[in-house]
This record gives sequence, structure tokens and C-alpha cells, in this order.
Amino acid sequence: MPYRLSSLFLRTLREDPADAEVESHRLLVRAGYIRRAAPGVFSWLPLGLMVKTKIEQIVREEMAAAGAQEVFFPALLPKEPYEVTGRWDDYGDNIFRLKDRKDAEYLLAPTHEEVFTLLVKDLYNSYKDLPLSIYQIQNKYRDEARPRAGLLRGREFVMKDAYSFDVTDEGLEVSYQAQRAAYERIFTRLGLEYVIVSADAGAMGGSKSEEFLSPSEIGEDSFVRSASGFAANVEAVRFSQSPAITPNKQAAEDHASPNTPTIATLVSFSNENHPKPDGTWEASDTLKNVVLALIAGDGKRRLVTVGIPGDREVDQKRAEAWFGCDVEQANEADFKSHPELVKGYIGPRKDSKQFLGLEAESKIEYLLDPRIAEGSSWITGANKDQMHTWHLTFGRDFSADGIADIAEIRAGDPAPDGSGPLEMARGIEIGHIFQLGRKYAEALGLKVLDSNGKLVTVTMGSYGIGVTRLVAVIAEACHDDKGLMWPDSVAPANLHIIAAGKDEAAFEAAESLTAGAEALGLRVMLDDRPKVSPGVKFADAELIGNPWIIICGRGVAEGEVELWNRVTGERSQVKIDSVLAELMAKR
RNA sequence: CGGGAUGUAGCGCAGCGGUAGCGCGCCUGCUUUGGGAGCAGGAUGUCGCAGGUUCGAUCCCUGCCAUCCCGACCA
Repeated sequence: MPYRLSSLFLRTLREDPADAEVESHRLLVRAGYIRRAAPGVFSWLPLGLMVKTKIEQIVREEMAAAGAQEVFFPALLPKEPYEVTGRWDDYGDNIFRLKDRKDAEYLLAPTHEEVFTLLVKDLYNSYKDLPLSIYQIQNKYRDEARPRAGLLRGREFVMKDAYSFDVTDEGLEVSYQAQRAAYERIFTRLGLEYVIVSADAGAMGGSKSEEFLSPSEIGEDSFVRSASGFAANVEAVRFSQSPAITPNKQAAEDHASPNTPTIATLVSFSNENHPKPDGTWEASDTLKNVVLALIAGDGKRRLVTVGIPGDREVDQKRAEAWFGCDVEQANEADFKSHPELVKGYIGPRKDSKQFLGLEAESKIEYLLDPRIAEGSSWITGANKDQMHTWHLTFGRDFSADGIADIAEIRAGDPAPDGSGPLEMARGIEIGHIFQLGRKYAEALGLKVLDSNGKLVTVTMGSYGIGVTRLVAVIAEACHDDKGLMWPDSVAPANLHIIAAGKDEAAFEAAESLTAGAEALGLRVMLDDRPKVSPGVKFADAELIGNPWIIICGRGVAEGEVELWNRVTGERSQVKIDSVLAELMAKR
């Protein structure tokens, strides 16, 4: 049956909703696809539901092709499994928690690793049962501190989450690759541009993870890419150690450097008082030694010092990914408990002896940015108030405990794989795949007997796609100033037929074309509203955004209708008898 | 959790001490029908909530709540 606009549960808005900032939110509300029910929570009207359903269908087909079986868990879950893995606490305020009448605690699941693991444990106990991949398409609940951008970051959203179970690491790799390939097919079928970036596994744990990002200005994820194919999340980029260079012959020398607590003041002081033999000192000639506090799970702070080129800042997210824990700049209390650290004048060496480092005087770990090449010389702190060292050379005058690749990345930095300069870009996360390894299976005791009759812990992967987010991402990528422009694969209808004017013949032609198109297997939206002016119908057709439009209007008297491509804007007069054939040929 | 803004009809907004208005949408009638029609008539509100000031508060004051934006956070 066609959608009939004369009776469809739909009201398009002529004006933009005031609370919608991003295009997808604005248009989805205006065109009557969704309505806000609460912050980050949306109701789905018939058109929105159809788009969502079509996306889900594509996901289902590709999951089946990848060998994954569909299941369905509750969204409402008891807290116990999440306590076992620690996530009841780890998620903090981001979990919606509730109690039943007996005061038993529940949560609305933010993700389902625990219960999937437990279900497999319930049912399976032999290696012969594995590998297994199962998935569901389910509502997820996260009490986001700040939901935003309509469907892009909601508190209730639909996610396809798949989980793989294998006995061996090699098996996990195979399962992982099967999901990865399925994701590529899904996003391609949805008509989305995407990049796969290596990512930080973060709170999910596990060894390897990749994100699928849809490039977009309004994306919340920063990633870098090179022209020849390198792409990575900013947190996950790893630079290799710069090769050693031949040190210059200048000996290191300490000098008083009054009033130079910052890199800028130090650089101008150096140029005035200790000019560079072959040019001008720049911020990149200085070695900035930052003191960081690594915060363990129990809240204990451990200080480390990291030397980075003076023209760069520490990127906190990269630091947290590198160290695998929360990281803060050292605070006043930290400096108080380490009076040997002279704020603003910290350096690796003091009085011609190594100062920073686990084995050195300070006993504070000292790590270096990988850009700091052996043999390179630096202006850096001398660990005395108003005192710096010039020509301090790595490998000759000081050493380090290791590297810390936590400096900010800049556009133009060379890609770590040598594929050229990096450019910065933003993207929306549309999929994320993880090799979880044995973290959850270990915690929840998921073991099977192997071929030798020995109990072995199962290794897992988890694979997520934000289905409702995809609705917004596609809308974000496919629209113009008039409205939405859905790809045929997800549009509410393949064809939008307008009966324009008041002429009975136009309505009859529209009805008969509708029947004809449906016989060809097309889903049709028929604008059969009586007494609505053509202008309104045209505007609504453009706003709603089905890929093809046929206008039955004045031309019907001469046996002609207009075939209109919503995406290209191309419009042509076509004989009624041949319009469907032409449409089928073009789509 | 910090900073900012805003809460008045379904949507977009105005009003600012004297008990509420405009546009769109909605209902009725007539006219109109290829780019969000015209005319006439009509329905719709705890002016976010609670206190306070005042003869009188949508308007001023205090507190709270909510929403949106920026930031922090975000499998």
C-alpha cells in the first residue's frame, strides 16, 4: 500500500524548530520524521520509523551474510553482571539505574557484553560449539551529561551490537575480520562515505579496535589522514622514534635566564643573549618538560615528566590513551611534595648530572617525545630558579627512561607510515569494532573444554553500529537547503507521486501510476491531498526527500507527466505510459 | 560539572505593572489550484514553578526547575 499524504500521520513544519542546531535534527523534525520526547530521547513517526527499519534491514542482511545470528536481550537488566565486570561503577553517572519494588537494583543497559557472555556460558561448554557470532538490534540507554545534535548523541538510541566467541586468538581475528567486512558492505549500501581509523579501546578494554567514521564538520571525533590512505583516531596515532643525528660540537652550558618562565620569554631571551650560531632560536629548539600526574584506579597519583618540543602541547586524550589511565597536569600539591622540581625551569640535567629519571637524582620517571632524536640539542631548564641550559644534547648530555608519544598532532605532521603529511579531519563515529580478548570471559567465567579436555577461557570481540545515529548521519550527508535527499536504499519511499492541481484527471493518473509502480515493486508515497496547492506539495516532496518524484499536473491532458530526480534536480516531461519504464531504467 | 542564553498557543515569535497578541498551522464557508493562495468567520494558553513586592504581576525581586548552545565528559 502506498503512503497516502491525505491520511499519513505527518505534519511538516514550515519553520525550523528553535532547538535544532544541526541540519539532520532540523530537517528530521521539520519533515515529520521524529519528535523530541525528552532531552536526547525521540519518538519515531511513520517516515522516520521506515528509514530506521530500512537501515536495520540492511544491517540484518549483512549480519546474516557474515554468519551472525540475531537474538534479543532485555534493555532492563539486573546490576549483578555489571558489578562482576566492574562496569556498574566504571560507568558512573552514565548509567540509568532503577530499583524494583523490593529495592533490587537494575539498569537500562548501555551495552550488553556481560549478558551476552553469560548467555553463552549458560548454553555452551565445548570448543566444538565455537566460533559463534550473535547480535541484536536493541535500545541502549546512556545518561549522557549533555545529549546534543538530535539523534547524533541521544540518551536512548538503537544499536546493533554483535559479539563473537572464539577459542583462539586466530579465531578471534577471523571473526573480527568478518564483522569488519560486513561493516564495509553496510556503509557502502547506505551510500555513506566512511574511513576506518585505528582507535583506542578505552574503557571497553581489549587489544585492538577500529572505528568507522563518517567525515563531517560536526563530528565529535578528531582523526588524521594522509592523502595516500593512512587514517587514525588522534588518540591512536603512534609516531616512530626519530633516527639519531650527528650531534653538533657545542658543549652544553648553563646560564642565568632571568624572567623566562615561559617558552616565549625563553626564546626571545635566547635570541638576545645567546644567539643561535646558524640562525634564530625558535620555540621548537626548546625542550619543554611537563610534569604529569598519572591517576590510578584507586585515585593514587604518580608523577612522570615528559620532554616535548617547546612548540607543542600535551594532548590530554593522547596522554590518557598512552598511559592507559587518567592524566592530569601536576597541581600545586604535587609540586609541594616534590620541592626539587623548580616550576618553569625543569630539565633533564642539573649541575652536569642527569636529574630526571627513575635512576637519577629526582627518581621521577622521564620520558621523551619520539621526535627528540638522539644527537639533537635543546635549550631546556637547569632545575634552578631562573636558570637554563643551552646546547643540551640527547644521548651525549642526558638520557631518558623511554618515550611518551603524547604531544598534540598538527596538520602537516608526517604520517607515521611515511605516506605523506597528515591532515586533520572530523568525523561521526558510526561503527566501532573491538577485539576484547578475554577480559569479559575471564571476569564472568566463560570457559569451554578444548580438544584436550582442558578448560580454556573464550576470547571475544564486540562490534557496534549506531542505527539511529545512522539515520542522522545519512540525513547530515544527504540534504540541501530545501530538505532531505535520501539514498534509494533507505528512503521512506522509492517514488513520490504528486497529484497537482484540481483536475480530476491528474488524481486519476497519479492513482494509476501508483498502482503501476507498486506492481513493479516500488514503495510509493502518493500526495493525494485534495484542495492543497501545488506549491505546498512540491515543497513537502522536497522536504521529505524521496529520491524520485512524478508530478501529475496540467500535462496529464496531453498524456504527459514530469519525472523529477530529487538529488540531481533534473526534471523532464515524459509520456505517462513510459514514465515508469524510464524511472526503472534510471534508478 | 563550569560558562552563556532562553522559557508566552501545536510551531516560530512579540509584548513588559492594569489579567495576552502576531505569523504559520488547525476548524467553517466562498473563491483559488504548477512553487508554501485570497477573503470572511472561528477554536486554542496554568505567560516554566514557588514565594515575595504591589490595590493589581506574564512583566519587578528571590529561589527553584527545565531546555538549548559552548566547554569538561562521552563503549
